[in-house]
Amino acid sequence: MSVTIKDIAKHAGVSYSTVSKALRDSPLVKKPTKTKIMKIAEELGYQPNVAARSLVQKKSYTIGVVWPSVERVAPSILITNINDILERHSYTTLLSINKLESAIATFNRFQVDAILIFGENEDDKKRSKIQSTVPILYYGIQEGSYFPTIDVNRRLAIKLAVKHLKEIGHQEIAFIGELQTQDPLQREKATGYLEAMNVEKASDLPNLVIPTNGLEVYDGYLAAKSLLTNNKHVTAIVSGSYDLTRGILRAISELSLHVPNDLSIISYDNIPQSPNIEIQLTTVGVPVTRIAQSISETLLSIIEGQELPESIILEPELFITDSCSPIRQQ
Amino acid sequence: MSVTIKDIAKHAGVSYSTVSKALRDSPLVKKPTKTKIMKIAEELGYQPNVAARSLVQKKSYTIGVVWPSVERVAPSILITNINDILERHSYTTLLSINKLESAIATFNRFQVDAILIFGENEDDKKRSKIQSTVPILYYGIQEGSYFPTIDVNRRLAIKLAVKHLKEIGHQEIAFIGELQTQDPLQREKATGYLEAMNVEKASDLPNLVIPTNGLEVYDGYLAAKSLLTNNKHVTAIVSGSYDLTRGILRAISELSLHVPNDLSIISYDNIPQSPNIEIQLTTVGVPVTRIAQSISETLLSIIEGQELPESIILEPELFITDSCSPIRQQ
DNA sequence: TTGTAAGCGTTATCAT
DNA sequence: ATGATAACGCTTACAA
Repeated sequence: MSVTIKDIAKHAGVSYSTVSKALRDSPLVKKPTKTKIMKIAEELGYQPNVAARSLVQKKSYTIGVVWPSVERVAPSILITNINDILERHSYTTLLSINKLESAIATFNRFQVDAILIFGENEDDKKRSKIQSTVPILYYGIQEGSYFPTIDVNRRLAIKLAVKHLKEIGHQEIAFIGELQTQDPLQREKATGYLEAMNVEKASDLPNLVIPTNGLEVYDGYLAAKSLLTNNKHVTAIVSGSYDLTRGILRAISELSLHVPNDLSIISYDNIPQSPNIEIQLTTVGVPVTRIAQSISETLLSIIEGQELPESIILEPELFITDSCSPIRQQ
Repeated sequence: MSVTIKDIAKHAGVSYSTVSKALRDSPLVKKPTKTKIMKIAEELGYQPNVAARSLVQKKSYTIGVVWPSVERVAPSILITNINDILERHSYTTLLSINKLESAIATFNRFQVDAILIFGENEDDKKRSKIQSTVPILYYGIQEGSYFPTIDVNRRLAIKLAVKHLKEIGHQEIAFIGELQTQDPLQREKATGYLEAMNVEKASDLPNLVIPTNGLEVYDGYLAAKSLLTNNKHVTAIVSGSYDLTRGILRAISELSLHVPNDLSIISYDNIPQSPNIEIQLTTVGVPVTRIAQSISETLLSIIEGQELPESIILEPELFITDSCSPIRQQ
């Protein structure tokens, strides 16, 4: 049986409402009694009952996160960041790995203060029928969503990368990424590349667009091997993800090529780079900290009843470092 | 503002206590009224308030899962399985990605019915000071835990693999896995290998124990490449994880070797194999479904107040298939 | 400055 | 078969 404020009240010889005030650090209670009560609460290992509080306050200081994929690294780091920020604002995050509908129903029963959905597939955002008393924020592809959405402009990110490479003289710029996929996030990147290269479809640049079968290190390795052995004119590679890039770098070093002298590389990336990579990478994307900040702020303002913006698109930045150099005019 | 049973009562022209009974499908209320009430609840989009119920019932039908690592594939699949089983028993799982102490505190405030900890590091289980009214079950290394623990016998798993290979005539049996690691789960596997090979330490078999820098596909690939180019006598490989095995298979095929004719392979594995792998693998381990079943059952019986066993160790099985063949006597 | 009491949405125990 | 009511643990006017 757990400790309640009544238990504390008995021990302290005060009424339980005084205890309640003391614990919430109300100015209506004297310092000495306050500290005495605090101490007793501590000793008894008191934990406030969320159910009781949220019943009367109609507020649970909890944010529900719909997390249908517990496996990807990038969103993992993102949710960790968000969690940290919200914690500082004394909110707790709770994740559900159930399907969208059922997760939302659960969170409604729990009366969480807001729901954050990590978008997985196109269908998610289209479910207009979903009922929720609790306000919802959606993180994923913006287009056509029925929920207020925060999105990262992946298309522009890759475009920036290609443009930068063109500006410093590159022409044979390859793209390595997932192409034949249902994942709209990946498709956006490919589209960005094609637009920046001024072509319609991937088949217009058969020697420069190398589709992968996944986003793992090994997929990048295979793609780069195939690219570099079949096409000797490539001077730059744009990579669709950090893991792919790691594989690409392995392939490059196996072929005794050098970055950036023989090849320039720009990697799409949100997450902070692990330092054990061989070279300081030029990256393009929205830093995870900025995404986390933006999502957290929006969540908080939604909770405070602010009229929520229909959609927020975060614009990417290019972080130019060693892995990228101007092409020597021949 | 969300719909309550009082709202439903008004619409139905009955008292709210009748509504409560009807919704819980009590035999104390007539069919017609019951269906009428159900229908209205449906129409109004009623969701029961967990806070209110758990306050009076002292039961939330919720299990809190401490999930410090939101990134690994194997535990992801496990928690998904557990979630499914518990759902069938009308329990909801909620994950917290906070640190152990703070996650447990949160779940206590939420009055969840039980807490499941996914063990990450050695320290976790040693924290005897942790206060929790809610019963806790720990999944991870059993040894020295202060919580009731469910563990998988990884050491025996690898031993079984080595023994089987020996029985069918192999002698030069290599092990590829993570060695210099803090992760006790990985260390157990290496220990199992060393014990089965009757040696003290890894350095006693320098040509057969190949440590990796991680558990990714590429790590397996690199290790196998190095193993097979430096040691021509190897006839069998035991792999510490499924992803490593995928890399090992790549390396083998690049060297134009054939499984199982040139090399037998046994892979440690819990998760069901993805069908797109080239060969049906001989695996050893406890199937994830059995782990999930065992954890769920234990959780449920803990909740029902059963005296909980101090620790449960799940024993591995060997699944022999194509990737493993007897050695030809020379 | 402290105590009293009402009420949050639900279940459960009594009456009716 | 249905309704009235107390209780769960807490916050918050309001009274003292």
